Amino acid sequence: MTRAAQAERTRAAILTTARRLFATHGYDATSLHTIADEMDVTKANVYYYFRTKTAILEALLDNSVTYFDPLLTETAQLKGKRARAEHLVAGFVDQVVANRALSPLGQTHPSVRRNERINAEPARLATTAMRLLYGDEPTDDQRAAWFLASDVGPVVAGLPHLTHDELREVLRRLCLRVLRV
Amino acid sequence: MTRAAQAERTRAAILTTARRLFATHGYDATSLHTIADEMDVTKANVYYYFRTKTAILEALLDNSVTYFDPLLTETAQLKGKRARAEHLVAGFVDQVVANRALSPLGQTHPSVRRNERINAEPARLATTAMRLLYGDEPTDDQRAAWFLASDVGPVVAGLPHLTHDELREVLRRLCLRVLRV
DNA sequence: GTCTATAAACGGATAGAC
DNA sequence: GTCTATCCGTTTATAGAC
Repeated sequence: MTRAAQAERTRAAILTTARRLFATHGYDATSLHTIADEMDVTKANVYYYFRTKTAILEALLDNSVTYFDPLLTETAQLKGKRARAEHLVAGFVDQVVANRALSPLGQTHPSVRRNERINAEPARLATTAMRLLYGDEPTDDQRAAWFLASDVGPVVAGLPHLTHDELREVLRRLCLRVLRV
Repeated sequence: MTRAAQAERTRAAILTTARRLFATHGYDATSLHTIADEMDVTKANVYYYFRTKTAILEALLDNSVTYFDPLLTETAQLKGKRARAEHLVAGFVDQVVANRALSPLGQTHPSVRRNERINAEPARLATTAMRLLYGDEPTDDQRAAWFLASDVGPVVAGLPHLTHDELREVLRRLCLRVLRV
């Protein structure tokens, strides 16, 4: 394996491992030592790829943004609130299920919320999504519905026995019911 | 003031302050030094009342259990799933709104979930509540609805501009809609 | 009941060898 | 690209004076 390929491998492994541990134990309760140990490298090696712990979190959120941006663009091209809700929910749920064992790192997480810079992009995406579903001036009930539906982590955690397909269907029905106020 | 009264005062202040800071910054990101500073005492004094940081978290969760236990008992005496859902939601939402600035410390929180002993009681309450609403064998959709509705923290955080009364009404409507599957 | 002082361990981060 | 060794601030927790 070339050195460049090895580098890409390690970098990706750090992100995967970090994401899993952040989701399980929380960002603050996960030390770089733990991340490194889990993938059988040293802490110093992790620092070779990410200058700070925060940088790892930022990289993870960038991945989310990269996924949701095109989804929102597609959704905007559909006509009718019903069709938009269905497309948006389907895309959202697919990503949640795909990262099931990892669980999503939502805007809710204190580690995300307290960093202005990290928080900016996800907040922008949330605003855009609400516009698509509810127009320029969502009611408080609509905004509440959005905040609830975008945080399905506890639901995923509560239903570990479902297959991926079952979970996907449950989440789709649930989110659509919540969002169509 | 007697010494006993002073003790009760300080103990209560620790819990109030800790709860606020845990909710804002997360359990792990809140140090005992910060808690102590916020209430103008020393860290050592906090340790006089609670042997460990975990003990503070346990005490906070005990408070929640103490609140929800009678609520579930009342609910069980009502006939009809609709009436039960309304009573349960009303009581739940009242507690959420009353602790609004503090925000609820749900089972979701990693700090709670990772401690088997801490986690046991809230999990029991959840099971009881689901039985009351959905009978002995809830469907996956029903269980999913419960998990989502019991974690309204993000909704509270997202609607800071509402008055208490407004927030209460929004949450009641939202939870009822989610739970009545 | 509250304080000062300190122990002991941990966490993020860097220097420099290989 | 990965490692060993180390620095330094912070954190949990305790000992002992008042």
